[in-house]
Order: sequence, then structure tokens, then C-alpha cells
Amino acid sequence: MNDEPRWLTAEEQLVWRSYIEAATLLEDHLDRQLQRDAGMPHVYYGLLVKLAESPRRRLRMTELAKYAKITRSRLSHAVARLEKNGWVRREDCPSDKRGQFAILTDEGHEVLRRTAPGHVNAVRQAVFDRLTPEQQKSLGEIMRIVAEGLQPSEAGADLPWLR
Amino acid sequence: MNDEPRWLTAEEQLVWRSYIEAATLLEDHLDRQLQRDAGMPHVYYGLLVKLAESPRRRLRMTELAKYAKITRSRLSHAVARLEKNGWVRREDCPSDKRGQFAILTDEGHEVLRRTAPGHVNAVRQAVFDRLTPEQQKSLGEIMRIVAEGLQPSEAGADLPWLR
DNA sequence: CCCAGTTTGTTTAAGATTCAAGAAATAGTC
DNA sequence: GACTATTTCTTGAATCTTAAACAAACTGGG
Repeated sequence: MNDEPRWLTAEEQLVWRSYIEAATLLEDHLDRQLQRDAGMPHVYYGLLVKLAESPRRRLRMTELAKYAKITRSRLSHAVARLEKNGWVRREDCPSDKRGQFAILTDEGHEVLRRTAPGHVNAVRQAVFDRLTPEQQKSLGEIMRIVAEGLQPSEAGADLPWLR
Repeated sequence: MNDEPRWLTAEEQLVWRSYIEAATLLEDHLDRQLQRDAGMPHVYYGLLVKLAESPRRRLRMTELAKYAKITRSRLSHAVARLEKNGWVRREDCPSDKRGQFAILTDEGHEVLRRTAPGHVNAVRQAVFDRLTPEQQKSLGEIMRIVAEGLQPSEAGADLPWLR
């Protein structure tokens, strides 16, 4: 309950600005790259990758949403679109009648096979090729920390509403 | 050119995954925070900030788009919305009849004044408070490098099409 | 001056995302 | 079993973003 906000220092502002700019440019760059080469935005591509990495190439909608850090609503729309492309299909979950599996089709897998090299290349070119091994390690640690702090589990982790 | 793609190593994959997750969660978090407290998404808020930092609180559309790393088209839509909110107004450029200035209104300035503390707080809580000074510095360096590599100027910086 | 080429900014439509609301199934409790 | 709360997923409307196309104004030769 502090009245005067702790503004960012000049250094912090520069860091924050760099982060925002890089994140914006990078997401934009990868969106364009994938839209051009794979016909879908980065997030959708990520969904196909998650499915490809999963046993039997399938995941429950909620699981997939959790891994991809997006809402179930967004996922619903996304899968609908990917389904229309023939890259994903749905299947009912036998053990839970509410549940749905999203399943990567052969066609979807083929799209990944064809476009993954180009995408890896784009990521390398934009990020890894420009950073020293130490910087890569550091980036990993930093982003892991930030991500952990924002996991939904965080909500109420220390009961802030009781203060 | 090389036929076999250089896949990411296991370590690189972890770094990349962490980056994507953190960036997704963070942007999401800040969008929600600002939508709730300021009635606009993070990008729009950033536009107001840029204007507030500019002399006479105004920028040419193209300048603003460049600073914010977004397309002119996107900016057109955004400013149209902000104008409807009364937070920005447009003015013709006297020296270039094509040109338009986007100008932060008093009302827009007031929104910033009122919501900046909360936003700074959100950024601190999500990022700076969780990182050591060394990590903050490192993050700045890393993101500056990535951003530089993706600036539009980069397009053709080394004449790749001549190879 | 004239004209091709560029720059500036907007517009339209299609696509993507968010938010709130809701239907259906499950889980927990009495 | 019946009841309530929760979980799962979808839907529709509003908002935001993208991509392509365009008009208007500027630029730099000739």
C-alpha cells in the first residue's frame, strides 16, 4: 500500500524498452515467416508442434492450452481453424464426455516436416546466432524466472488479498 | 546453401521454450492489467507513452509507428480508436500535406498520469523484482542485440540477394 | 514542367483474440 | 441419489491485427 510509485530507473527503462522492442519485432518476424511459409501464425504453429511432441500426437484441449499458455477459448477458435485446414482433427475423450482430444493429422504432420527447417533457421538467425553461449544460458534462466512468476498457479500463491 | 537444417540442441530448445512462454504470459498479463485499469491494450498504452515523451506531445504517424515497431496500418486503426476515446487527436502537418500528427490530448495525458503507477508496478512485479541487477543488465544487452538484428534497416543490410 | 517512382496515411475485408455467457459433464457432499 | 460447485469446452459479439489496394502528395530526373 505504498502511495508513491517506484518509477523505473533510467537503466531499467532502457532494459524494458529493449525487451518490448525485441519481443514485438521477433513475434512479428516469426508470424510473417510462418504465415508466408506455412500458412499460419506462430501460435498456431506452436500448437502443431506441441501435438507432434505428444504421445499418439494428441492432447486434451485443456492440456494443450496450458502448454501453449493460451486460453481455452482462444484454443477452441484456433483448433477450429486448423481443423478446417485439415491439420488437426478432434476426437471425443472416452473417459470424460466433456473432453476433446486435438489430434495432429498426417497432413498436419507433413506441414511441420516441410516447414520446420525454415522456421528453425529463422529462429537461429534472429536469436541464437547473435548470442554467445553465456547469453543464451542467461536468457533461458531469466525467461524461466519470469515465466514462473506468471504461471496461473501464481494467482494467490501468497494470499495477497488477505493483507 | 545447406540442405540439412541445424536443429536446436536440447539446451537451445529449453531456452527457446522459456522465452516463448515468458513472452506470451507477460504480454498477456500486461494486456489484462492495462485493459482493466486503463481501458486499452498494452500496445495502445505504449503509443500514448511515446507521445507523452515527445516534444509538444506529438509525432508524425510514421515516426510513431517506427518507434512502436508496428505497421502504419495498425497505427491508423489504433489512433482511430484512441481518437474516439478522446486520448489522441490528429492534426495536419503544415510542411507535408500527406502528413498527420498524432497528438496526446490533455485527457490522454491524464489517463497516463492516473494509470502509470499501476503499470510500472505490474512491470516491476513481473520482471524487475524477480531479477538480479546482473540479470537485468544481461536481459537488456540480449534484447538490444535481438532487436537490432530485426530492425527493418536490417533488410538487405548485407545484400543477401546478391549471393 | 512532366513523369515515373516513392512516401504517407487510410481503407476494406479477412483473420485472430478477448470477454462474457452458457451447455454439458463431472466431483464432492450431505 | 440429489444438490451444488467445478471443470471442460464452445459460442457470439466486440475488438484488434493483417494484408493488399489505394489516393494523395512529394521527389528527382529529364
